[in-house]
Amino acid sequence: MIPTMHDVARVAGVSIKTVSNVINDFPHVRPSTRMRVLSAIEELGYRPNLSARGLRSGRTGVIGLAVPELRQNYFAELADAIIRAAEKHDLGVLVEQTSGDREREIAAVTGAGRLRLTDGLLFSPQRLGQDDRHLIQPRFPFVLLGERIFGGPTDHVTMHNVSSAQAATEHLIGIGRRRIALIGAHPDRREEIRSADLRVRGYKGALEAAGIPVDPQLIRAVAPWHRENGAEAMRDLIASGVPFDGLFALNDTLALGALRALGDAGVRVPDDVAVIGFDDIDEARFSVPSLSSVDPGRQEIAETAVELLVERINEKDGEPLPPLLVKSKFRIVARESTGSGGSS
Amino acid sequence: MIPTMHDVARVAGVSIKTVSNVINDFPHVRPSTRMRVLSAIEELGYRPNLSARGLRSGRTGVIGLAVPELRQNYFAELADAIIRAAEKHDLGVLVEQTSGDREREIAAVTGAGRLRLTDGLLFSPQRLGQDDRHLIQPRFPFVLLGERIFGGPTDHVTMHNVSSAQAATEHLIGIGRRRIALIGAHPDRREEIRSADLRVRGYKGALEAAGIPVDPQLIRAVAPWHRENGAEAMRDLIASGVPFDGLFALNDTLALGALRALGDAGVRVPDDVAVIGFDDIDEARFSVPSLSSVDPGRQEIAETAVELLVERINEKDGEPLPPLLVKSKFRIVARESTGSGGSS
DNA sequence: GTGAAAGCGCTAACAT
DNA sequence: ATGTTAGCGCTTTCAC
Repeated sequence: MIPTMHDVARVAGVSIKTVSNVINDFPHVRPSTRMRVLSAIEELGYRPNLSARGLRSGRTGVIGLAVPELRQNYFAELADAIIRAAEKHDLGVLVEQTSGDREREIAAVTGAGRLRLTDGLLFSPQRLGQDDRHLIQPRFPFVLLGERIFGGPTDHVTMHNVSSAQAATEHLIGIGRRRIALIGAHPDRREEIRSADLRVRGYKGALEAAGIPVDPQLIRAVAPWHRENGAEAMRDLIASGVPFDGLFALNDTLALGALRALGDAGVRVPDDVAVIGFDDIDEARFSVPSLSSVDPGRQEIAETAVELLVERINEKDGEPLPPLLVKSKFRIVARESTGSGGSS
Repeated sequence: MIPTMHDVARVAGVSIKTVSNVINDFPHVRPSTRMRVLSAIEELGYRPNLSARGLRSGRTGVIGLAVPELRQNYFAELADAIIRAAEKHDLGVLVEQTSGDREREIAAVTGAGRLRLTDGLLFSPQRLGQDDRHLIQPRFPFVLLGERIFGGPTDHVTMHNVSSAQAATEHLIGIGRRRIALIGAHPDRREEIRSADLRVRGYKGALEAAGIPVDPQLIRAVAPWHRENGAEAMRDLIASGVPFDGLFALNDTLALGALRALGDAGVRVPDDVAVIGFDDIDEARFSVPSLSSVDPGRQEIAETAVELLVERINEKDGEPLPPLLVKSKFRIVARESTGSGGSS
C-alpha cells in the first residue's frame, strides 16, 4: 500500500500535523523531531499525494499551455522557454495542442483549462481572432500570447511587431536594397490586428521613411506560414519577372522555404537578393546561407508570461488589477543572408 | 463562489449521487432527470473539480513526459505525437525537460513522476545509461523510450537501430557509393548500447555484407549531435583529404550541418557526395538539397508508448505482465541528397 | 432509479 | 512546539 502522512506520523511517533509541518518547511519544528520525521519518510518511501493537497489548498502547482502544435519550430521553442520559466516557480506545465482548430481553441479558452487540473492557462491562439475576445473568461488566471487578439480582458504578452518589422526592413535598406519584396502578407483584404498585418505595416513604414515607393507587386500573400508556401511564393515572384534585390519574409520558416527556392533558381543570396526573416528560430543560424532574422525576445516573453500568470494566481480575490499588456524587446540578428559574414 | 456538485444537486432538485451518475454517464438515469441535471450544470457553469476526483479515484488523467529539451527538433516532434496519442485516451500530458542533466533525469525517474500529479511516466533519457537501469522503479507505471537503456524492469519502446542503419548504408551502396563516411559515432571507445553504437554496427554490417572494407578514417566521432558539430566534423573530414563519395550521418541535425559544410566547400550533393541522415525530421524535406533519411516510425513509437502506459495504469495490482520490448517499423526516405528527384 | 453517508489524503484553524 | 479535528469535492458502497 502507498504510505500516507498517517503512516509517517505513526512511524516517527508524532502527529500528522508535525509531518505536515516538516514537509511544508514550517519554522517551528524542533530539529530532532524534524530528523525523526524525515527518516520515517525515507524509510517508508512516502510521497505526498498531490491530488489531496490540490483539493485542500485549491492549487495544483500545474499551469496549462495551449499552442497550435509543437512540431512548429516556433512553438517548440516557446514551450521550451515556458517550461523553463515555470520551473523557477515550481510549476509543472501541461501542454495542449489545439492543432490550429477553432473548436479546440475555444475549448481551451472556455474552461477546459480549469478542467485539466491547472491553476492557470497560457494561451497562444492561431485561429481565434479579434472578434472572439469575448470568449476569454477573465475569472480564471489567464495570459494571452501572440498578436491575434488585442484589448481582451486579461494580461497579454506580445512583441513589437510593427517597429521590429520596420527595423528589419531598415536593415535591408541600410545595406543598399531598394526593391524589397515581402512574403507572408495575409490573403484577406480587410486590415486586422494580426502578426502579418502589423509586420506589413512596419515594412511600409520603413519604405516610406526612406522615400521608397511601396510596390504592391512585391508584396505576396502567403498562408499558412509553412516552408513549402514560402518556396512557392518565391517561385511565383521570380517567375513574375518583377525585379527585386531584397526580401523580408514574415517568419523564418517562410524565409527558409524562400531560400530554398532562390537557390533552386540560381539566385545568389545575399549578392542578388538579401533576405531577412522573423522569429530567430535556432535553425536560422544553420541554413545555407545562415539567415538574418528578428529575435522577438522569446525568452523574455516566456518569463514575463509565467510571471504574470503567477501573479494572477496569487492575486487576492478582492483586488483584481487591470489587464496588463507587455511587449518584449526585439533585436535584429544580422547573418550571411544580408551580407554579414560568419554563421553566428 | 465556484459551484460544486451539491449546488448542482440542489438546483436540479436531486441528490448529489444522481449528479455524479449523469456526469459519469451511468446508464440507469431517467432521461428527464438527466435533462434537469444537465441544465442545472449549464446554468451554474459547473465544472467537476479534478483534484477531488483524483483524490477519490486515484487517477489524475495526466501522464508525464520527460524529454531532454523541446528545442531539439526530434523531441518536439516526439512530444507532438505523444500528446496527440494521449488525447485519444483522454489523457493530458505534463512535459518535463531534463536538459540532458543527469541529476534531473534521476529525479524524473525516481518518483518525481508520481510527485507531479501524474498517473504514469514516459521517459526518454539522454544521460542515464545501461548502468543506471536499477534506478527505474517498476512500481510506478512507466514506459522507457530510446536506446540508452536495455533490459530494464519496465516496458520499452525503441527502434530498429541496427537494421535501419544498415538499410540506410545499403541505400548509399545501392546508388553506387563505396567510400561511405559516417559522422556521429560516440567518442568513447567501449562499446555501449546506445543509438550511436547500434547505428555504427548497422553501418559496418552493410559494408561487410557488400564486401567493402571498413575504413576507420571515414568514421568520425561527434558529440553531441548538433548542427555545428556535424558541420565541423565534415570540415575536418574534407580537410583530411581522405576521399569519400557517400555520407551516413547518425541523425538529421548532423546531416544538415554536414550539408552546410559540404556546400561551403563547394562539394556537390549528391553528385560528389550522397548524404543520408536519420530521424526524418520535418526539416529534412526542405533543406537544400532535400535530405534523404530514415523514418524510425516516430508516430508508431508515440502511439505504442501511450498504449503500453495506459495498459500499465489499468493493470490490476495482482497480475503484473512481464516487461515488453517493442520496436517500431522503419522506412528509408529517399530524397535529393541521395539522387532522388523532387523534394517530397 | 435515486438518496445517505463514509472517506480518499491532506491542510489549517484552533487548542494545548 | 506539537496534537486534534474539521472539512476540501468527489466517488462509491449500501439502502431504499
